[in-house]
Amino acid sequence: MKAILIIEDEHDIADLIAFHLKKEGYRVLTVHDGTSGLEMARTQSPDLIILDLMLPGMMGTDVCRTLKQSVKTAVIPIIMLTAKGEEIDRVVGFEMGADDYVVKPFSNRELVLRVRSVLRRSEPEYIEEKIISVGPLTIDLGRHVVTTRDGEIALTTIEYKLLLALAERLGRVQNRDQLLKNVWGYNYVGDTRTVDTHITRLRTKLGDAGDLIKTVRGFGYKMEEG
Amino acid sequence: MKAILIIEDEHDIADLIAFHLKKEGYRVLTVHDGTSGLEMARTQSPDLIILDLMLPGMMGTDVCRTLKQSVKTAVIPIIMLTAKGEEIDRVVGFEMGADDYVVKPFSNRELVLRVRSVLRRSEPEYIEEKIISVGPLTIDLGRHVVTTRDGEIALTTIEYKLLLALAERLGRVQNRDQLLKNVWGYNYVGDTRTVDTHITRLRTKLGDAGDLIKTVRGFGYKMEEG
DNA sequence: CCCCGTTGTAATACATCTGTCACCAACGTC
DNA sequence: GACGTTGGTGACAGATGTATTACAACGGGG
Repeated sequence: MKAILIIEDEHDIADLIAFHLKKEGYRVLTVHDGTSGLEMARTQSPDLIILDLMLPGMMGTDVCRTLKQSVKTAVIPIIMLTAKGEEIDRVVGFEMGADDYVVKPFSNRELVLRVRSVLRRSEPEYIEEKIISVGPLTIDLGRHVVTTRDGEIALTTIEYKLLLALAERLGRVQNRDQLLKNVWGYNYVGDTRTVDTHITRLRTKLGDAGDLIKTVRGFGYKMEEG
Repeated sequence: MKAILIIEDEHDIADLIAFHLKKEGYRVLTVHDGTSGLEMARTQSPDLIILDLMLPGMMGTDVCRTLKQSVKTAVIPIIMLTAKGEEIDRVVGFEMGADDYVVKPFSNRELVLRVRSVLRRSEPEYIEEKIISVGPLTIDLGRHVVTTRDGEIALTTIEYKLLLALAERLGRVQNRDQLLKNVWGYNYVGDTRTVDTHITRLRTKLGDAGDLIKTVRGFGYKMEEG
């Protein structure tokens, strides 16, 4: 079992992340400031660290740098969390030694996927990327390509995420709030009707395969064959 | 149905907020000072608290801190209201444990959206996977699909909820008022005979399986095999 | 700095659902 | 068996939820 250390001062966010990672079967350690974070990293040797860029007292960047200086902790991959406003250069993050980079607000799905992806890189045998297939529809996660009988379909970011959210929970109904949370992020502020619009766009682009997306009046949407 | 506690000393603003949240279908509690606010939070356990930063006697910040100290109330998300002039640092608000932050003057739309957004965070990601089976009848909650021997049955929202209300309390008689409460919501006002109509529709759609719904003359309805 | 693709929101159009009512059937009591 | 009460049923207008379209704001790339 992989252990993940979360260094995040906002308890709610930390708890949320912890909850979802635990659900995925990871062992989770949580601390709320940089100093404890460094100590935990040293003593516990987690397999991955999720680090908030903005921490009280000690900046996340400092923590990252310090971790990368010590031989013992340098090998541990780090995923950085940043608020959108902070807008640090992606390159700067990587230069400091972060292995990946998630901008708040992020969906739980996104984070979990990144965690998995980062951990996979350090695994001996590299499991090939997943491909989801539903009737005439194919989604190649690794190549980020969606195909129907009519060939390749060009989707925008939102459309792709929305399609994925539906396809990954094949048959399951998801209401608009759940879709908002999964596609737009947990703290998105906006109209639930926005989902409708994007569903329409998605259906149009998918052509015949658009029929796979069913409306469940009063509840939400689901993807299903037939 | 979600309950929201408003702690705001200016009656006009409190009423305005309450009005719009009620329109959205929330149950609203209103108090006008911090002490009552704390008490209500403890006794009523609302799903969300909207807290004015400036309160007479006790500062909103104190209320927030106190709420976050008690285990029982710590989990309740808080949206802070602040006047523009107050210009407290956003970070300070979050550090005190506020989950979101709205600056007066705010539009009703904005507030409602934020409320929804915050509540969304605490909602479960997916509908639980549960299948109810009664004789030839099967209700798949996750997929939102009802099946009988004749195959899949298309039900409307009300019909589906009504069926669920009966199936979840298998064998127990429910009178029309109870059904109204369970299916239509606690504050629904309307004719109890409406239930009859929907029972009829449901029986028709279910075909043979419609016989599972028994009329108990003078009392109500129940679902039962045989 | 402009252009164009993307995205959120609002307005409108559309389809379906839903509550009520009127009337009829079933039931049970006397 | 007649009568009062309770439940079943079908019709219909208004309510509700969704699809579609249009548009403006935004942001990235050239």
